[in-house]
Amino acid sequence: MQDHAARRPYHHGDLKNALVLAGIDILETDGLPALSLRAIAARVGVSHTAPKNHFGSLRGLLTAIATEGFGRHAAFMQAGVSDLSEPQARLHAAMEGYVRFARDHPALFSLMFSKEHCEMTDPALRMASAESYAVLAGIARGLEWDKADTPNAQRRTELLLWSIVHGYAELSIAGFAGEELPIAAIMPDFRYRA
Amino acid sequence: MQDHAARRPYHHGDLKNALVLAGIDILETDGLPALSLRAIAARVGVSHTAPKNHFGSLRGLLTAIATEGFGRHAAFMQAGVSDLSEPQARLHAAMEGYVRFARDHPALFSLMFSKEHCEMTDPALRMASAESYAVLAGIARGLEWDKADTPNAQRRTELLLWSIVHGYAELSIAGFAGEELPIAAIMPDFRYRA
DNA sequence: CACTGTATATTTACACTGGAAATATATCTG
DNA sequence: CAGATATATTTCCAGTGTAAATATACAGTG
Repeated sequence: MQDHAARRPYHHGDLKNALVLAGIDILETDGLPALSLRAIAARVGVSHTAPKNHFGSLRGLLTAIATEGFGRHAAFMQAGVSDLSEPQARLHAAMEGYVRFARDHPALFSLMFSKEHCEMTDPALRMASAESYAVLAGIARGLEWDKADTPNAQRRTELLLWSIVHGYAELSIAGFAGEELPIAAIMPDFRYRA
Repeated sequence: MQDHAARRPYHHGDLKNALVLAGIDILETDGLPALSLRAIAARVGVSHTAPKNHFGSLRGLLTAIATEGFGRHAAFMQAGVSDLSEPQARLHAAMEGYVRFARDHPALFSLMFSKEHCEMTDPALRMASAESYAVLAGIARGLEWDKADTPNAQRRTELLLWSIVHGYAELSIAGFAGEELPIAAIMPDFRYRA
């Protein structure tokens, strides 16, 4: 058994996490195109082939970065919701958090949904994105809309909400949404069951 | 004045268009990562620096490809709508066309909205994307919803529709939408003014 | 026709990329 | 201590986009 905190098992100690954090750093400051294997490794102070042991390839590292992104994304949404009680307000707050995360971290957000860069079938990534989805779905529970009697109504409602907020986020990032309206400004009026 | 059809003014003749078409070809068969300057040029049979004269850089060429993509995208939507008269059916048909284009041409669609690859401020691109938007907006005209009396109600309605359809398309491509439901399955029930 | 200017395309060179393979080093296990 | 294993480096390679100098084809003019 070893020291728990000051544990530095191998050469670097915690290279795996360090690489992910360095990647996010680069993403925030210089954007997706700057996110090269060599740039990430250099920031941590290791050779550009060091990541291979932990992630297999650049694609693996990017997938890990996206996974961390989903974690932060979920937390971002939760944060704005926790002190609200009214259902509609909670819904709008979560969706506003979704959009604001995309606007504040456009490069990371783009990466998170990029089939080009990430392995979308990766179990860890799926798990993380599911958590993000669960925040929205949890709040949407009890929501009522026109097609409440169709099969899988709940799932379809969640999918609609997710489409709205994700589409608005993407369009906003790409520069097609014009002035940055809050999501509540375009949301239809859903009703909750008493 | 020269021959109109067999016109071959310069070395190649119509390199600009040929490059765009070759790019789309590669996009369809091998996806975005394969879309290199050298690959596109090789397919047309010119050196990899030839595109520079017409597009300045790879980014310029990709922007032109995306512009062509928007043209096809608009046509795709129009096609399914033209023989319908009922407003709601027309709306759903246009949106279904939007999503189907994304599913049938995922690489091209991704490129069209990628700030990473395209110059989103490019006038030709803006013009082309505006045409695509206009198809949806045109059909949405007369649509009535909850906030019809708020300022810019029409614009907000369009933005909502665009967000829904675009978000659903993106999620579908990325593999997050599960089974490929038609867009009508998740659409709320808008009403038209008599 | 020849001459000139310009648009078009090629050649060459360069800095950069990710990945493969062989090597070195640190840590763990016995 | 010795052997095995996980970790990281070094070196090399094929590939990328771009810049600069060069070559070629065309258009317009005398």
